[in-house]
Amino acid sequence: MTEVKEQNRDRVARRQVDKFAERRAQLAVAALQTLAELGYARTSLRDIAQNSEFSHGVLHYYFSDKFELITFCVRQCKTECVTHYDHIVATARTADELKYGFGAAMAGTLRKDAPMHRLWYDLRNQSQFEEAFRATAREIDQSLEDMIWHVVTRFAELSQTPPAVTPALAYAMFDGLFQHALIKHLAGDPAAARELEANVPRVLDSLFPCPPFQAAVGG
Amino acid sequence: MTEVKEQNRDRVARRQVDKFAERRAQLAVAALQTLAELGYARTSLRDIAQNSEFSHGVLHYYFSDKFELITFCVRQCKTECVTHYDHIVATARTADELKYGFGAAMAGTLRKDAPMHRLWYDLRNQSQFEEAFRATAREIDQSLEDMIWHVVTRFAELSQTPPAVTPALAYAMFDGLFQHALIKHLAGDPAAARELEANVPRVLDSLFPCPPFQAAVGG
DNA sequence: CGCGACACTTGACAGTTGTCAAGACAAAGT
DNA sequence: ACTTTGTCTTGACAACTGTCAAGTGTCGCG
Repeated sequence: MTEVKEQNRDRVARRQVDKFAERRAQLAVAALQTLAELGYARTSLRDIAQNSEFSHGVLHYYFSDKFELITFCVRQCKTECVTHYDHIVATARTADELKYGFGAAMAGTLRKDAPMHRLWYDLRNQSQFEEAFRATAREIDQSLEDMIWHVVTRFAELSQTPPAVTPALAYAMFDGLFQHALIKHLAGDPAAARELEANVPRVLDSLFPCPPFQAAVGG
Repeated sequence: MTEVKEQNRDRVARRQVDKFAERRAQLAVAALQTLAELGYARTSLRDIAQNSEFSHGVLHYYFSDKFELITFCVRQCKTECVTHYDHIVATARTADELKYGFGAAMAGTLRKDAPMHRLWYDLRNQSQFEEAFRATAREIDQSLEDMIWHVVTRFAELSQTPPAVTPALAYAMFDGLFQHALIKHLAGDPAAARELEANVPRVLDSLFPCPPFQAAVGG
């Protein structure tokens, strides 16, 4: 009998954990939306609560801190983001297909998720001043670098050429490219995404030794 | 007699204008120092005043707004910054000299002015959310792009090769490179500046068609 | 000397912020 | 039916913010 009771208690506990995690995720969505719109510096907990269907007190029921709330929801949003190019990497059968697919995917997320990317840059910047964000920002930055390097190494396989750069340099290039495209896009430049799509393949090529040089050495 | 009086008044007025501008610059230095240390989101006008030798009320005597104060001092700081590579551009006699001098200068300012650059990225980001900063940030960004393009075109002259990229793309590349070096540098990585110095020449080269390819076409 | 302009300080204002304690309410368990 | 537990609201707190009005001292000019 006590066993049944304990099983019940477990089931209840699990259900509660699920509901707890669910509500956290729900509040994180509201937080993400508010932060992406207003930016870190202008977003208060009351703003976030107002974008949800709850009152401002509930945030301290589900999160210990303003910092925990923000890091939680930015991490949640970026773990989705880093899988964005997995499909094209997995399905591309030629180097060209990967190259142009990569550019198209990047332009796509620029168009679709611009405010979210803007928030990510805001938070990475904030982490340069606020110790509480540093670990999370560093972690996400690393996973983004891995994501880019994943694309680059797959491209190297398909084109049978080893990359001429480090993972860090490759990430710095694409990140710079994307950030400037984002700024232009948000400034209302309708050509920003198109230009990004055109530039990504060029930059990707530039990370490898030039083909004629290869040929000269190889021959 | 009235003429003398008016001349006097002019002299006095001019002296006052000078002193006014001087004090503004002085307060801007204090503001810059505070902002570079704490970041925009955590800096209040009282913090800034505390870093000067005046009380907090004086800021509204010399600046109409918090925004005017911040835009004023960031602009002041960046007009200095954009002249940073003028010397190497003017004195370099060969493409290699410019290339490596550019890398050394970039690594130099990374080491010397890291908190100031961090502030600039903070403010450019803030301008994505705060309309009041947008114009100034856009203006400075443009002048930085011009500065990079100045280096690139001079390099093109010296190496007698036309660049294969647009000014915007060149800026995006170097800005990405520098920003990531800055993050690493501020995270305490002692190799960050050295790596930046090594990468700048490579990236600069990558903005031009490959020499062997050139030769193949030319011959 | 006295007057007025200037430079600066002080103190207060209204609003906002993160945080948290006290309580309301409903559902579940006993 | 009573208690417990989890969930959420309300209202308050102290601290902090940008802003500004009133006041103080100082200096140069007539």
